[in-house]
Amino acid sequence: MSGITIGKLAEQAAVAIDTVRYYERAGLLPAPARRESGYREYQPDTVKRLRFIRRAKALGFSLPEIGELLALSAPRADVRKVKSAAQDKLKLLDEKIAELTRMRSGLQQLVKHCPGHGSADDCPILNALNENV
Amino acid sequence: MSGITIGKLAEQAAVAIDTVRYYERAGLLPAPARRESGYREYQPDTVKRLRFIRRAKALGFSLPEIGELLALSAPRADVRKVKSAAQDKLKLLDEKIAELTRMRSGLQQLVKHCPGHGSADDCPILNALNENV
DNA sequence: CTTGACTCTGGACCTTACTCCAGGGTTTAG
DNA sequence: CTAAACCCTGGAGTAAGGTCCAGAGTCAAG
Repeated sequence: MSGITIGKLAEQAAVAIDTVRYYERAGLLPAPARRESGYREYQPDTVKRLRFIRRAKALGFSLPEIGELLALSAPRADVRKVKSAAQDKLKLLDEKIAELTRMRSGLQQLVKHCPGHGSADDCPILNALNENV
Repeated sequence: MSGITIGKLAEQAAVAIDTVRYYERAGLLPAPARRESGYREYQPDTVKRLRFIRRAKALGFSLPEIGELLALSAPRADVRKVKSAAQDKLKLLDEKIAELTRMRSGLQQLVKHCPGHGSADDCPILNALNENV
């Protein structure tokens, strides 16, 4: 049973075909098996990997950073390094979450206290969003 | 009492001078007062605004999106629009936080269960990080 | 009152992350 | 068996977000 073509892969992961080839060049996707014709042949779980990349990007990770995150899942990685790298990434994630949470509570205050009418001068957004830097 | 120069501003906000001018062109910073010489003169609270931009960028917001976030704090904004825009952004923030939290728990599992030695095949990272898409 | 550090504008240039050909084979539905 | 739909490579082009530079004026410490 052979894998899926690049077209199917791209469609299922909701990215462009060119993007898949670009990620391969960038080292985010391993070079897949090829048919005799030269067509790339992917295993279905590559879809997950692509989706992960997509989500990580939306969260502000650069492609090299995503590469590091993905490297943590490499079966042959040095286990000690994996663990410490994972702890580093964990810290980074915590910081991002804390940052977003701070922004969120600022906005929450606004939505809560903003009457939805009257003078905008009463809106505590500037304080909520900016003061707690 | 006059404001600070672009150099001081950039230094305090830890961004490049050119970046400050770029943000002005991009509409993220209001055009500041000018001395007779043409030198830009900033109020100290602009530092906060710049830092906010920096942090928002790190969280995956584009400059236009950041512009929208900042617009929420404009004193003359339409209050009703402000409120509904804020609610939209709140939702977006919630989604980002949820996403990061999911990634975080995946990593957490790895760090918790990874022995830190032995075969990496035992590491549940791939599952933790990828399966729950 | 000079000299070294700053700032101005306008425009060219750079990196990241794609995106889009051209020219040429491959697959597959009918 | 053929036409529409795919896929290949290599390379050029694009958008976002800066970054750098030239040529010229301004500021401030000594």
